[in-house]
Amino acid sequence: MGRVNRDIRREQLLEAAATVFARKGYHATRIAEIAHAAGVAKGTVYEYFPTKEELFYALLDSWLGQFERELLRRLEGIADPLQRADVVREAAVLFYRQHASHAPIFLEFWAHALRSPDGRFLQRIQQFRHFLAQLGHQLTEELVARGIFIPVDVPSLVHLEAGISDGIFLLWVLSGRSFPLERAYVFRQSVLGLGVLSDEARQRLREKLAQKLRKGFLEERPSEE
Amino acid sequence: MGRVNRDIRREQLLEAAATVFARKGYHATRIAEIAHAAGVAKGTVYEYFPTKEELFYALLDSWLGQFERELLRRLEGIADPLQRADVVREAAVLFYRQHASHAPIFLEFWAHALRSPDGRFLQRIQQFRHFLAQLGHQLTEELVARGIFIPVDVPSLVHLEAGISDGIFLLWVLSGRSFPLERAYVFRQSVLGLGVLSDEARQRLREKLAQKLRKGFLEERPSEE
Amino acid sequence: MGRVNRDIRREQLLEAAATVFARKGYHATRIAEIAHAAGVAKGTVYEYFPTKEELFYALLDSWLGQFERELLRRLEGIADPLQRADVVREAAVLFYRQHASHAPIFLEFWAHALRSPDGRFLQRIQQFRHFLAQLGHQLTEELVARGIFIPVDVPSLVHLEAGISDGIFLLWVLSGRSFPLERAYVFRQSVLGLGVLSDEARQRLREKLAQKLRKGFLEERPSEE
Amino acid sequence: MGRVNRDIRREQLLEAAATVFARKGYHATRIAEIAHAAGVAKGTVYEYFPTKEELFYALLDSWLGQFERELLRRLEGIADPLQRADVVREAAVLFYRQHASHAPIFLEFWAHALRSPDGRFLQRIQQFRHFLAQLGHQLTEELVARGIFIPVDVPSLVHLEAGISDGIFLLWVLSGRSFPLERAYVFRQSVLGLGVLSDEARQRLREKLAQKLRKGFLEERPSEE
DNA sequence: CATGAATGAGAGTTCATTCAT
DNA sequence: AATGAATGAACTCTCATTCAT
Repeated sequence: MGRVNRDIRREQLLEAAATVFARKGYHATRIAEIAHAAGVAKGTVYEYFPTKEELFYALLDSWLGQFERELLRRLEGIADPLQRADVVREAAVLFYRQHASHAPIFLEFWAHALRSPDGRFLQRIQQFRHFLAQLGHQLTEELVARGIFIPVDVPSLVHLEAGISDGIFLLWVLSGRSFPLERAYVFRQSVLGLGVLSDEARQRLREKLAQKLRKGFLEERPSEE
Repeated sequence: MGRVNRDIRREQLLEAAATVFARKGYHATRIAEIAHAAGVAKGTVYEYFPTKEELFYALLDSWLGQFERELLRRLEGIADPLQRADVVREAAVLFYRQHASHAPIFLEFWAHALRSPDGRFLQRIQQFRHFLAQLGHQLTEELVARGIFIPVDVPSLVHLEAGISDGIFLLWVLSGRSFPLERAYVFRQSVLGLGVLSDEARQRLREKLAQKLRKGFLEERPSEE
Repeated sequence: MGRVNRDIRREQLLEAAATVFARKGYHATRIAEIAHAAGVAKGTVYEYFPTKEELFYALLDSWLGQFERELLRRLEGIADPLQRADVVREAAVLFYRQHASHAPIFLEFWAHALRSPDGRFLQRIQQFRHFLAQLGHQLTEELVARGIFIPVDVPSLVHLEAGISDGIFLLWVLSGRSFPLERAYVFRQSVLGLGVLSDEARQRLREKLAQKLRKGFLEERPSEE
Repeated sequence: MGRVNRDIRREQLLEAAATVFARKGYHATRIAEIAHAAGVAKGTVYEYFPTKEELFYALLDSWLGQFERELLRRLEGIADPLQRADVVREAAVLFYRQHASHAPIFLEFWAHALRSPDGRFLQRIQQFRHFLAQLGHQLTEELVARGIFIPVDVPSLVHLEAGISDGIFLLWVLSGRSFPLERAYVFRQSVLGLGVLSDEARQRLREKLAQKLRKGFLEERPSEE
């Protein structure tokens, strides 16, 4: 294997790691297999990542950072809270779609964060959640302030939304990705929307949302991958 | 440690396993540590469970089976769908409360189900979800039929509810169990309720639910344990 | 399992041990399996034999002793050396035939005798060989003295005969007992006979032995079991 | 221990394995001890042989293959059947002499072949026997055809010879290698020779063979090692 | 930079043996 | 006498990590 730019090689390794970690899980993954998948020798992996766990962490950090940056980029210049909500949902769906085959790895991240004495995994995940929560807060506060949402405890609602997102994702992964993730997110938004919209806003959106509720998100298509 | 009844010893071992698996995660758990926690020698564990994975599976099966049986017991003779919904929620909360300190282990089960070539874990989890989904179906169909809920794609809503429950649980676990799980479930029910209740039902419950939304579920108490 | 006479139980255990040792080999044999085959519990084996190796030794001793006693019984009152030779051969064949399905165990005894730091196995086997060698000596000396055999170094010939017997047995076992052991022993006797018979004796037996040589011992029958 | 050529390291390991297996037997041999004897770490053994049994098999295969190749090399260009018989005997004796201290290991191979559910050991041994039997057939057929041997069932005689060879070897090993193996083989040849030689050939060789019979093979020297 | 042979601590598992009942 | 639950020493094999080349 020829010499390539250090950053490129690093990316190759992360990609290979993602593939293998996703298929086997963290513990069943052998460094040798990652090296093989990346087309390099075992020792080379250690030129880029000092330990297996560090590599795993680098992958988490890489993905979350990527998503954070992408989301900020997309939100630039968009002020309307409803539009912003859509942008967040779209970015999330796009991200998951890109990493669909790696989805199981997120369960590994979560489990690892809980079990590892090294707090970094948990911290990084909480930092990410905090990042999303902040966006959620601004957004929800504004919707309440504008009278689009009824009065609600914003932190609770934001937490709930985060939980729901992860829950749907979990469901999606454990069901073998048997339904279109995006439609599930939209469905969720419709149910929640009907729940917290003010009477005035509800009147406007009622029919559209009700239709979505009747339609559901479980399609004939087995997967959206 | 003296001789005890075989079933009791088995329970002791499952309990010890739960404790250690929850604290360390599946892979970091050493059989010797489980044995030690149960007050027996390493070899004794193997008198009851042929492999570490079998022990892990026995734990999953024991818990889910326990919950299934308990829930059926509680639902006996209760016909009203709203009451049934409450019973389900209460049973779930009670179950989680009983196993609060073991909560992280569910992430392990999920991750394991996805990574293990042995399909049993995934199957058992899906069987459990199916069990809950059936209850949810009956219940939701009836609520729609009675005009309490607006028309909605029942399977989708049931799926969504399941996802939300797991999502809240996940949130709860990853946040270090920093909020009262029960209140979060109630809060969820209020939001969803407002979303799918028919106009007529909404009028009746409106104030009560709106108040719950304003209150939220994030308490001063950092944990309910 | 009811109580039985101690000696009978001991025999049952030896028999069960023989079966399992023969099928699995010494090391792959589990005490539990012997107990099971004998219809008793694991602990019971230890009431009769203090260790696994002791049980193995008891089996060797039982078999060799049995053969020694039986052979002496059969030789009683028989003086003619040629007849005595036949009796020895018959007894050996009968013994092997009785234990045909246990045959592989002899390889285990031999291997064990060589590897065990405990010299007892080797000693017992050598004692048995010595017993046979003594009979062979007397017999051969007499045949030489009577001029039936040509002058020959008797110890060497006796050794050779012993080696040949074991060799044929080994061949028989490793070939899956694919030929009639008895005929092979007779064939051997014919070849050796022609080799060491004096001219005078040869003339008498020539045609009979030559015929046996032409016939061989490899039959259509795949086994004599 | 520094890096060495892969083939050389493999040979070192086989040699170390031979030594330890011969001294302790297959089961009592610890991989760690083989590694130690070869001057490497435990893990290194597994870089070359995936399991202990595979290593054991590799040893069997290496020895038998070595002998087969060496024998074919020595027989090249030799046509006279009596000479060929001598070459075979010499090669066998030389081989055993080289591996004298490893002799007990052959008993392990035999026992292992019978007890292992993996048929490879038995197959390899039978393949080796077949190789020798083929040589024996050609040779004996020719001796009969030329009238040097009396008419005899060739397959039986070849089998008998093989059995005798192994039997003498077994005797030699179990007696602690207490006599010169080569002389025993020669002695055997003399006895068999006298048994199957035609009258004409016997007249020529009679005195020489008879002398060998009188001399025997049990020497004052306790061992030829 | 890249390699892959070498390392060795450490894991799950086995099973002969013990002994309370 | 018979049992079988309990024991724990000991084993094979794994694999992250190192480092000489």
